Parts: sequence; C-alpha cells; structure tokens
Amino acid sequence: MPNIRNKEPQQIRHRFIQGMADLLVPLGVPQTAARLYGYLLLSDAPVSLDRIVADLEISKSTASVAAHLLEMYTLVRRSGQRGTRRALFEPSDDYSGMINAQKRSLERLAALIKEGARSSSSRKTRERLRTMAEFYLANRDAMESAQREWSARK
Amino acid sequence: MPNIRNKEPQQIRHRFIQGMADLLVPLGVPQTAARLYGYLLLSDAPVSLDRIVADLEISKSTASVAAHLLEMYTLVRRSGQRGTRRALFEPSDDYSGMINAQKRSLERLAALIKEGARSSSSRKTRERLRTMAEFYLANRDAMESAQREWSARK
DNA sequence: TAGTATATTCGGGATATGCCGAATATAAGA
DNA sequence: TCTTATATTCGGCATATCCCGAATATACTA
Repeated sequence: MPNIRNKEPQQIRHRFIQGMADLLVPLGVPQTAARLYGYLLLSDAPVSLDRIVADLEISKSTASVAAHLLEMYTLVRRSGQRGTRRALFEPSDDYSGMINAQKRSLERLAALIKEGARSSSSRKTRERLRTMAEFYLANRDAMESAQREWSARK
Repeated sequence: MPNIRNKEPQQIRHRFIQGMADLLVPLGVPQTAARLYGYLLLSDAPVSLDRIVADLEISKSTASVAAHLLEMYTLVRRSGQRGTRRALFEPSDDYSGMINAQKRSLERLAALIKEGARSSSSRKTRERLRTMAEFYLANRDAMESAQREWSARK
C-alpha cells in the first residue's frame, strides 16, 4: 500500500455511489440510474458507455437506458465526438435539475389543491386547502429566488 | 339534477384524489396511501377506518397500513376517542411534512457530496462537488426561511 | 375475566419493475 | 454500398411491491 492517505479509494468511491442511490431511489430514481449518476459525479472526464459497463458491472443495455433517463432528468449531458459514434457522458453543469423537479412538483400540487378548494363544500375544508396551496407556493417561490441569487452570485 | 353548480361532485372528488396519487406516486408514495391522503384532504371531519374502507373501496388492512404510513410521513394525524378503540384520521394541520422531507433530502445530498469532494482526486471534480453541495444547501436554506416567515405571518 | 369492537400483522398471489443478452438500428469510414 | 463500431430496442426472467383476507392482537365495557 503506497500511501496511507489513500485508504481504499475504491471503497470510498463505492460508498459514495451507493449513498447517492440510497438518497435518490426513495425519490423515484431507479437504482442503477442513481448509481450511474454518483459514478459520473466522481469522474474527472466524460465517460463512454463501455467504460461505464466495465466500472459499474452492468449490461450495456442497462447502462444505455440509465444514461438516457439521467439525460431526461437533465442531470447528465451527452457529448458526441466527431469521427465516431461513441457517446460520452458527464454530469450537467446546471445543477438545478433536481431542484426544478421539486419546484414543478410543488407547483402542480398547489394547482391541484386550489382546484380542489374551489369545488369543496365545507368552508373549513376550503380554507385549509387554500392555506396549503399558498404554503407550497411560498416554498416554491423561495427556491426560485434562491436560484436567481445563485446565478447572480460572484 | 337539483343544482347546476354541483356537476358530478363524485367525479370531481375522484379526479382530485387521483390527481394527488399521480403527483405523489412519482415521489415514492404508494398509490393507495396517496389516494387516502387526497381523500382525507377533502373530508370535512376526521374519518374512521371503516369509512375509508367503504369510500375508497379498499380492504381494511390496506387502509390501516396506508394510514400508518401517512402518519409516519406526518401528513396525517390520528385521533383516538375515549370510550372506544376506534381511531379517526385527518390531515395534519402542519403542512410542512412534505417540505421537510425535501429539506432533509437536500441536506443529506449536500453532506454526501461534500464528503465525496474531500476524497476526490482531481481538483476540477472537487470544485464541482463543492459547488453542487453549496447550491443544494442554498435551496434548503431558502425553504427554511420561507417556512419561518410563514409561521410568523399575520 | 369474558366478550366485543376495532386495529394490526402476516402469508400468498397478482402485478409492476428492472436487468440482461440477443436482435436490431444507426452512424461512420472504406 | 459494405463493414465495422457503437447505441438502442425488446422479450423474458427474476425480484420487489402491493393488496387482500384470515388470523391475531389490543383496548374497552360489563
């Protein structure tokens, strides 16, 4: 073991990747896609499908599907190369993909609840639903301004 | 049809409930629990398990499990009654359950990524990870202050 | 303490999801 | 146009999830 600081880098990588899966799977991201995302975050350069297949020990079809899914989420960018069909993947430089998904969820939730409020019989229920909707919208707006500030940061 | 405004209230209720399911299922909430939540949001008073069973046309065991799950999420409150074992369920008056879950997700994501940054070899990757973590934390903080303002609101 | 009303747990079956490898499609170069 | 390198689609299998109904547990009353 050449360096005491490099204690099992493989293992640390793997823990990171699995941790990402443990966080993203409950949010509805399939296990393999979540692991791929963790893997790409740790990669120092864009990675080919074949490399992914080797490193993550999954089939190529699975890798292809997972990469495509991450692209849909805008979490990952695909870059072609001229002269070959090979595609390379890397994390998107726009980190807001997941945040935007949360924002959209809150918006739709608020819209649905407001709609429900309109067609609700009891006054109490109507009030409750309106309040909820506003609460969710307030949180969405907070995220939105946070993002604006972030973009405008030094 | 006694009232032109009451156009198929059953159907509207059902659409609301299903809409809630369509929104929550992608976030990892089981279909039945999501529908139950929608149902409770529209209810004007706390509801018993047997009533749920009748209205939602699900088995009692399923209703029990779904209600318990919603309690875990703190989306729903159970209130006992003295003199009987019967439990009643209603939406929690604290609407922050889902928001808090999102906040926790962001926190843990940021923590994991920071950890990954520390054990990352390339400078570029380290920077990327640090930036990401801060971005997620900024959003979490934004939600947190939004909630504080909300609690302090008129 | 027995009896009743209610809630919960649990095993089994149905359904959905995710992965693989083979077959197919697509792009590039000869 | 043919060949090669690469990516994608698809059918089938393995696994996980979810719901039901029966069995069990629990709280309450008498």
